[in-house]
Amino acid sequence: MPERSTRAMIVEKADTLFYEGGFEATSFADIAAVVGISRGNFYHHFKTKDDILDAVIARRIEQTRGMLALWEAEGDGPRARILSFIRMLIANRAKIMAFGCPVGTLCSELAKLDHGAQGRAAEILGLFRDWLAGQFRALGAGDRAEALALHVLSWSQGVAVMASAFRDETFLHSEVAGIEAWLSTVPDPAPLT
Amino acid sequence: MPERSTRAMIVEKADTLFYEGGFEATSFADIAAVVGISRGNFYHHFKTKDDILDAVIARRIEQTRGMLALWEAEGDGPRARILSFIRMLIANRAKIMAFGCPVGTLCSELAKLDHGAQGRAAEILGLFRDWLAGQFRALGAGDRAEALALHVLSWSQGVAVMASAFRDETFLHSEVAGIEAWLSTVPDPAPLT
DNA sequence: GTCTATATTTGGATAGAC
DNA sequence: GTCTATCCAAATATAGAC
Repeated sequence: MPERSTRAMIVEKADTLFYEGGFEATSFADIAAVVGISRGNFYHHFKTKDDILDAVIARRIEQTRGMLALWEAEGDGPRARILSFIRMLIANRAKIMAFGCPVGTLCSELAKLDHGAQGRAAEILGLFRDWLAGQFRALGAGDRAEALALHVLSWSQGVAVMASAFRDETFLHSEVAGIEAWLSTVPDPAPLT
Repeated sequence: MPERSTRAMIVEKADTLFYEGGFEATSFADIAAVVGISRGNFYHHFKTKDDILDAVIARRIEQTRGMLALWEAEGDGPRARILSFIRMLIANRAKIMAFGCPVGTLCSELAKLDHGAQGRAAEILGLFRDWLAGQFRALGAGDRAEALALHVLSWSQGVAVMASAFRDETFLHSEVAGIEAWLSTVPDPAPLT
C-alpha cells in the first residue's frame, strides 16, 4: 500500500478545486494537472466527473463525522461543543471570505445544476444539524433542540455568504460574537432568534 | 421602438437562466434557444458572455432600486418597510427553495470563478444593506443601524441557503417568523442576535 | 497503473450572405 | 438585425501501447 494512493490524491485535490473554483468550472484537466497525472490515467480511477463528485462528498461526510467525534470527545460540555462549531467560521475565515462555506456553496451549485448528488451534499449539513441538536438537547432545549440547531446552522451559512460577498472580516467577527452571545442565553433565549 | 427589443429579451432570459442554472453552466446556445434567435445573431448584441453578465447585473441593480423605491413609497413606517424585505422570502419561496437567493448565489459563484463582476454583484446586496440601514436609523437604531441591516441581510441569506439545501418550507416559515419577532424588539433587542 | 494519441462533443466567437 | 456556415479551443471520454 503506497503512502497515498493515486485515487486518494485525486479525491483530495478535486475536493479543494471543487471548493475553490466550483464543481462545474473544474475540469478533468485541472484536477489531473494538480495531481500530476495524465488525463488518460484519470479514467482508470474514475469513469465520469459525477463519480469524482460522489467520492468527494463521501470524503467530506467522513471528515465531518471525524470532526464531530473529535469535538464530542474534546469539548467540555454541550455549550463548549457548540462553540467549536461556531468558531470554525473564525478558524477558516480566510477561505470563507474567498470561497464561502464549502458545504453551503456546493449545495447551492448542485441545486442549480439539478444534480442528483444535491441530496447527498445536503446530508453533510444534516450531520451538523443532528449533532448540534444533540448538544442543544443536552442543554435542556427539549423539543426545540432541532429548531435551535437549524438556526445556528442557518446563521453560520448567512455569515459565510455575506463575509465572502463583501470580503468583510469585521462583519464576520461581530456576527460570531453575536452567535456566542445568543448561545449564552440558550436554552431560554428571549425570542427564537 | 418594438414592444421589447431583442437585446432586452436576451438580458431578461439570461437573467432567469443564470439564476436557475448558474452563470458558468448556462451557454450561449441555451440563451439563444430560449430567446428564439440563432447563435450568430447573439453576437450582434453582445460580444462576450461577460458582457451579458454585466447587463444582467445592471438590470438587477435597476430592478432592486425600483423595488426599494416602491417599498419606500408604500410602506407604513420603517418597521413595515423592513417587513417588506423579509417577506420576499415568503413571496419567492418556491424559487428560493429550488435555486436559493438570486443575489447570494450569484455572488458565491462569481467569487469562486474569481470573476471581476463579483464586486458589482455584491453592490446589489449593498443596495439592500444601505436601504435597510436607513430604515433602522428611522427606528432610532443610531450607530447600530448598519450592523442591524447586515444582520437582517445575513439572516435572510442563511435562510435561503438552508431552505434550498433541505427543500424545507416549514423551516423557511419558522425562520421568517423568528426574524419578525426579533424585529419587533428593535431598536432595543436583548443581545445583538 | 500510467502514458500518448485520438475521437467526439460542446462552447465561445467570427465571417459574410440576406 | 437576423441568419447559416464555419473556426478554434476546451472538455469529456476512449483505445491501445508500455
